[in-house]
Amino acid sequence: MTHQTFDPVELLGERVRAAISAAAPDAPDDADAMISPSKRAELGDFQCNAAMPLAKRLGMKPRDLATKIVEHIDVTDLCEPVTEADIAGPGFINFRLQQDAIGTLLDRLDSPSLGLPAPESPTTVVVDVCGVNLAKQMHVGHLRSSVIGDTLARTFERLGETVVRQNHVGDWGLPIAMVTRKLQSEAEAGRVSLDDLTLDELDRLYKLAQHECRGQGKGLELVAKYNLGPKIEAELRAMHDEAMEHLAEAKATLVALQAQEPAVHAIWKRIYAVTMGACLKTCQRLHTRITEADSAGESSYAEELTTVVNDLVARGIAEESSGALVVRLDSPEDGGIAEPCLIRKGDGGYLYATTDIAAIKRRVQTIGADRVIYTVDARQSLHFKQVFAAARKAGYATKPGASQPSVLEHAAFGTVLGEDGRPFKTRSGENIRLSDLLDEAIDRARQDGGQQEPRPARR
RNA sequence: GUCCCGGUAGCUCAGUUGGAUAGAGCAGCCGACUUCUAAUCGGCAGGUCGGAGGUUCGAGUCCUCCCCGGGAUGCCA
Repeated sequence: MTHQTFDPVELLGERVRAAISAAAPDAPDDADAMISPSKRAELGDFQCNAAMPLAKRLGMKPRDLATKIVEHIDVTDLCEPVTEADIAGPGFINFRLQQDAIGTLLDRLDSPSLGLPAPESPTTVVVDVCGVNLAKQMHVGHLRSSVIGDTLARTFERLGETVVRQNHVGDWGLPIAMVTRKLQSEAEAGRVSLDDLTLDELDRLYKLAQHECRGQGKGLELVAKYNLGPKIEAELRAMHDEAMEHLAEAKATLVALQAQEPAVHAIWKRIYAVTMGACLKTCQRLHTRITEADSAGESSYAEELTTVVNDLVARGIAEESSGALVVRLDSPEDGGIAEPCLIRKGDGGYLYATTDIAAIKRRVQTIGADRVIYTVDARQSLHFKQVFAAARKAGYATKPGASQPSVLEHAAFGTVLGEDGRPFKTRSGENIRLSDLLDEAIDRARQDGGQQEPRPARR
């Protein structure tokens, strides 16, 4: 016995495996004992289903094998004596525990670890949780990512593994540059105070910036197609030109941000602080163990992207396709995924797949993850399939010196729907703020609880 | 078009690597209890496991095809 177990399934399994190798020397050493709680309580406490599949493999009659197993089994310290009468049907073997055996097993449970043995060598598990975006309120999607992810993390912690939470904060790229630019101009105009900036204010500026940079290309196409006249065209053209100006400014801001230009970078840092302050507070309200130490934003990978992409190109893993750079994954050994993974746009910009590949590299090769789990909405499952396959193809998913890649998995959860069966939003189509949702939940619970008088004590 | 995830009792869902009679909660019905507006306690009833083939001693579980619902699908994240 490798450790003191309290689990009758495990104990009986050991005995049955011993009996199997004595009864049938041809049987594989790793034969599954197939012990489970009895389906029919009147026949016993536990049952063994191993005789049937094993007999098939060995070319024996299942009942004969069951008889031989029973002849060789030794469970005198655990169970009532097992005889041929305990073989039922095609070859089920029934066990009934002794009364005092149960007491002994329960005593073993009464330890600080509650019966869970610590792993001989703990593995490192990275759990991707939360995933907030700068300048945006958290919404119901973050609820699941945070709560489910943190629960997975706690489970592995309880099992004795080394757990590293990673909050992949969306803090980089053109959308963030747009708000940064917007906030900068609003602050310079004295319309917004950087000192008492709130997330609500940021959320508003984010949407405004998005709106300002949205071009009218589609509208102009329609004008041309349906010949709507020069007046409308001129109006749209003016709007479009203005949007393109805003977009150009945002792109310039992105460049400034990447160059860590002090003025712009200070604005960005302010956005970061305000958003993460609110986010971590919400994580705390949810009783998760997600902290600032777990934040590993997209910005932290910015420097590594070019290195990664160059490496992929140099080793022929990435190739050019219609001006963009892709990793092909359609061959069976790469995963047989028809859609190639896009890692660089035609304009030279990187995509979220690029960042995610760099993140896998860091998580596996620097943090030392044996397993990386992504708690993210199910709609992104193709994205993760691609990114995992690309990282494996590049060797980024393998720890230095390891022969096998680490386990990469997407713990997908579904979209939160409202009563109408559509994604949970307000009537006007806005996301519901997670902090409001929590306020209301607490409020309602308080009301329901407060209205009722305490029940008479029963326990 | 292709791919992914679902389809199990009226509703919401469990169902171990294929194993004995497919389960639970709620709703329903019968009864008990009785100050407390979903969630007191018994009991009963409730099923072509989406459909059709196939593999197997044995299929809700594995394979093939089809139907229905949702999602994704090269330059957003």
